[in-house]
Amino acid sequence: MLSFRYTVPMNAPRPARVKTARERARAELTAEILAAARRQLRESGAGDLSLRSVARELGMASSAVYRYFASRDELLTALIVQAYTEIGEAAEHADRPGNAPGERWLAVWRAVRDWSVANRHEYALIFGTPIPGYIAPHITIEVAGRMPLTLARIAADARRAGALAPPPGPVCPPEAITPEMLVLLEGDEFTPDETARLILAWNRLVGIIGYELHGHLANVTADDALFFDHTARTEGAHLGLAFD
Amino acid sequence: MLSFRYTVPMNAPRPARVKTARERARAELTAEILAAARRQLRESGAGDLSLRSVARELGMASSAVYRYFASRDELLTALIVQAYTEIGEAAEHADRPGNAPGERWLAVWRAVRDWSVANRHEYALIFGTPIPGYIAPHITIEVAGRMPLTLARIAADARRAGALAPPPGPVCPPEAITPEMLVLLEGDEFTPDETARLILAWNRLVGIIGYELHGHLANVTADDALFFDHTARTEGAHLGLAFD
DNA sequence: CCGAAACGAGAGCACCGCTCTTGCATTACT
DNA sequence: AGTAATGCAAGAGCGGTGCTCTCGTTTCGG
Repeated sequence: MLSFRYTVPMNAPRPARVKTARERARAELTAEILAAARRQLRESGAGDLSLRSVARELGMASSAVYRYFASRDELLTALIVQAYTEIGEAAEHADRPGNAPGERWLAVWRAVRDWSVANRHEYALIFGTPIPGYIAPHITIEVAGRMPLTLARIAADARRAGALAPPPGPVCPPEAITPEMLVLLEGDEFTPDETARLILAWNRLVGIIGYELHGHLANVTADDALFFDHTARTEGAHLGLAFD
Repeated sequence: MLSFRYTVPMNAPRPARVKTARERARAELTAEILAAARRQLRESGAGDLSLRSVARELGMASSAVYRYFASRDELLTALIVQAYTEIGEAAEHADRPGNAPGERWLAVWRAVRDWSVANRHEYALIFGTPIPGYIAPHITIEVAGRMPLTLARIAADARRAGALAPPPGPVCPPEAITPEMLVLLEGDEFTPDETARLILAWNRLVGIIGYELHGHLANVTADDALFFDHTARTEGAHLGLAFD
């Protein structure tokens, strides 16, 4: 399942000539299919995305699309990778390492929210209900880390500057956290409790946006942007960052 | 849309006789259809649930099902109401008003998690990605409140007992919260900031369970139950409850 | 230059939600 | 009690889906 069976193998022997005409055409068509799928995802959501309709939009037979994506799931996987990449880049580009940790934190949170409200179906694709029977390929788990790692870097910088002062509260038992999670950033080791606070912050960022996008805050919050900023500050303060 | 068009109107004039044979048969078959749909939801998720397959399971023509549920959306709505009711009852039944607030809080959180892991597809149905094109009918918004209201009651009781002491942190601006949210429980008025903390706790409960169920904690937490308990305590402490 | 590989199109299979018609059983009304 | 209205189950059918297979064509590499 999810075999990418028609795609070029990673370790195929490369010919002397860089690209044959066929390879160029293939790469172009693959990109066009992905673009059409993204277009349909944007306006109708993942549920309404069909291989046949993107084939129609591109004026080709539906069976021809299977030369480029072995299944609908594979097409969705490509869109998932795209979404993870974009939200990761949004976070990274919003971060200004020179600024104060609190400012950086708020800027990154806002950037992630902005991307999410502008790409709600893409957000749902990566943070909503998993597609039934769908198992995330290995490719996704790497790119999925870019956004939370941006948050971790801010905390690490604050920590190195002696500006990370988590307020008192229940202490997370170390055995609750995976060992490899404790070496999240090379050279900046967090305590298990700090790591737990980071995980919770990441979970909060995704969760509060989901609540907003999925309508759970409909009659609850009067000003979503204001409440989001408050949430960002609350979570940042819980991690030990200073604001204002 | 979602008109329940074949169902008996609420305010129809009731005949002298309580139930005709036809009405009994109708009620029974409706329940059977719902049960079959729930069965299929349990094992395959909402995406794979089809009216035709429940019809097959019940040995009837697919068109006959439409006499009882006007559409697939309507069948899903019934399942959503069922799920909201069950998670609300799980929370309510786990609450022991005589116990200390911290104990009550933890018990309710655990009950909600237990129900969710035992009914992951039902959880996804109410807290996951909304069905495309689907708008929650009015019926759902009332029953959806039972679970969060259980949390609010614990906070209200603690507050009345003078045992609600929220730790310092960013204060939520009052205009971020809807006015009707501030009179959440009659007679127990929370401050806007307390209300915000309650909203965040509710969001956390749903969000952390979603992370666990959807695999986002896969290589992150080593002991999900332990981390969940820590999360419950953290969120309870942030609300101002005392633990241990 | 020629065989192998890649490709596009079409037909086809099994499924889906939903509608409409038809014939029968039950109910309600006179 | 007879009749008209209603409820109901079944079947055919429409347009859609993912996916497979075949077949003729094009392109590439040895």
